Amino acid sequence: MGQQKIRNMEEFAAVSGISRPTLSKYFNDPDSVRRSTRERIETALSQHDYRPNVYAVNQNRRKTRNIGVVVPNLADPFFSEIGREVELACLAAGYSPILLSSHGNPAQERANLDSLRALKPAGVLLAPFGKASDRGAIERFCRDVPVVTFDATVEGVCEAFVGTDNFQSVELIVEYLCRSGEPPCFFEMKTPSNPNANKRRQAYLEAMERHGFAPHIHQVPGEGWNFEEIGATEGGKLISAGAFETDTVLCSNDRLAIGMLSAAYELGLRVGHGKDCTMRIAGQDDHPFSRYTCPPLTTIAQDYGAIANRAASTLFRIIESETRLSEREETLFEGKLVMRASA
Amino acid sequence: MGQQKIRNMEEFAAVSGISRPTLSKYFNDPDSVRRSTRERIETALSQHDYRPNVYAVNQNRRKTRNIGVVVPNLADPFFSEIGREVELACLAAGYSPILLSSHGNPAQERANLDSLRALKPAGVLLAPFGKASDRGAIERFCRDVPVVTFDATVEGVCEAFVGTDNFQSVELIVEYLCRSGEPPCFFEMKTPSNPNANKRRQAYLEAMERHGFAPHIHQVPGEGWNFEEIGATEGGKLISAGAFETDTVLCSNDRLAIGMLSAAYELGLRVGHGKDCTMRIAGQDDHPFSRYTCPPLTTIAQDYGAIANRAASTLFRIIESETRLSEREETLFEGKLVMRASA
DNA sequence: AAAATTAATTAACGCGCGTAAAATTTAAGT
DNA sequence: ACTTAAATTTTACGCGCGTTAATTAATTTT
Repeated sequence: MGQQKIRNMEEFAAVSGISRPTLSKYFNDPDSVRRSTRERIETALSQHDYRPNVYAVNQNRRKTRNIGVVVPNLADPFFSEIGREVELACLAAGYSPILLSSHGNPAQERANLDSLRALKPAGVLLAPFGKASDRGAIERFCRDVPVVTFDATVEGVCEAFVGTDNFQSVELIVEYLCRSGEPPCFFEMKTPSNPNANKRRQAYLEAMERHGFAPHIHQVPGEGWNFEEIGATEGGKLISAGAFETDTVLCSNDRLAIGMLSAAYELGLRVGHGKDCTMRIAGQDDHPFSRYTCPPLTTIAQDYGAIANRAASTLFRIIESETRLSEREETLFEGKLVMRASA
Repeated sequence: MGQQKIRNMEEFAAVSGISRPTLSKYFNDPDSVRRSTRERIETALSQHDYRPNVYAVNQNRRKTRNIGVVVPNLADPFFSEIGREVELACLAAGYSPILLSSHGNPAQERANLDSLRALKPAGVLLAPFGKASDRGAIERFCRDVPVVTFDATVEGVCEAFVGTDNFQSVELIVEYLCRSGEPPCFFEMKTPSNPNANKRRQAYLEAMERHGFAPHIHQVPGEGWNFEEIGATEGGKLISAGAFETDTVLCSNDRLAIGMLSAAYELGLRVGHGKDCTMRIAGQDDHPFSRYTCPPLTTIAQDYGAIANRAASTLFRIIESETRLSEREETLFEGKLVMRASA
């Protein structure tokens, strides 16, 4: 097979005995040609390994088969996991995902959208920074390209949003914590990088009020995405100082909780639900490593797979219908309580 | 600014008063035109925000400015971290990185190389699966595209390899463990996914011999990349069974160690270097979360930044020299001992 | 200021493919 | 076999840019 290299579709038309326009149709959609033709093409294909030039193809097609996937920080296992699911969903649907991380830097998010624009993607799946995002830039981008946001939303922008219902999930874990011991204090960063932080704080306040407990929010300084470090350092300080009003701490996310767990360990505290334990620590997200902390972290699990697949399929629907959605869709999946030993 | 949309270089030539070939030169290399022309172009550019069509550009250029970055598994923080560094190095040098994860699946690695080939990249930075990789496919790919491998090597293939000196680093931690307590047993998977596992086992054997101790290797069943799970389940079994000949275990990588730490915790064992501790556990890689395990994990740190930057700069050198290397370069960075509480 | 050098312009072709219109072939239906 | 509809082939143009060769303009040199 492959006696001489096929350089373009013209040459492949010659060796396969199929006209070039028909080949072009085939490569755009194999089902658009007659079965017998398709088979002839495919046998020829197996003997000559020709593939259309991507750049020439995309230059002329109005829309490419590329889908941009933008996440705020791939170094965060939450995003690498959900990014992975999204990528696979795109591949399964016959699109080419282009994964871009903003490396924890909102300016990079804008740069990513800029370079994506140049690639004329059929659509974009965007997990934005949220408040830290450049709203104007995203709005402008959404005018040109169908965008579905996931994990975090930029209020009122883009075709659709898919994420977790923070109010439901926070209520869930707050209720569990209240029923199983003392009501939780809330631990977070003063200027949170995590886009869902503000909603979670709000949800905590509402949940505590609903259950008739006084809320206690502890905001610690710290910039960036090194959440474990902040959880360990600042959380450790609060623990040592006896700053928490109850023995239970609900962290704004699992990574902060992981840091705080390590601080508690350093301080020789026994963390957990048992009677011999000094305090309880809970998180949110069900981070891939939360199962292996010591003690294993009680948390709220986001349904990574559901979020990724719904976001992707929503985008595919918009792309394939060739019309924008009449109104913005919002899908919130429920968080699930994961009871482990830490709380 | 931007009264009417510029649709192509022709139109931009019209509004800027610069001829199209000169513009083409400018976009290929801004320094190739006279300073005064460059300034005229750039002011026009700031008023009309035109950008050359990526696809049309790449169709005609012999080589693109794209650099493929292929890692075995982005869900592993080791690779997401080193992938991040590599990406940034590419951007800093004016290339466009295209990050592809093989999702723990060697077949996907081949698929990634295939789709990369279609993108005609200037070069590729590849962290291969090693033994599990399709050697033939990689060899063929390397004939067409300059490739620098990092983290793991495929013996004798590709232009250059950049990684960590496993023999140096394993020797280092073995020596430390021997000096600071009992000599270590070695814990790994029977069919390791991690590409460096075989070298590390070999290095362990040699190091133990050098220090006059009997080596003890424990290989556990388990497939895939869920290392923590395997470390916890299988490591826990070995601990409970008292299978380890000494009180010290050196794990083939940090993720296994993290799993084993959690198993030890479940079993109520005190892990660490202190006198009141039952056993010691050490890892390898200095995984981003190893600092926050309980107790914090003693390990060997790979120099992520150095590896990423060296791999990238080596590739840039090859690309820019337009000639293949006369002989295969191999750069090994030393691992650094990170003494924490676990061993 | 004239000569030599360097840079920009004009004109034109090619890249590999999408796509449209008209002509032709093939398959399906009666 | 004859009509119809569907699929394929022919022919031809266009996409946006790289690139080359010949020409003209701008800059530097002496």
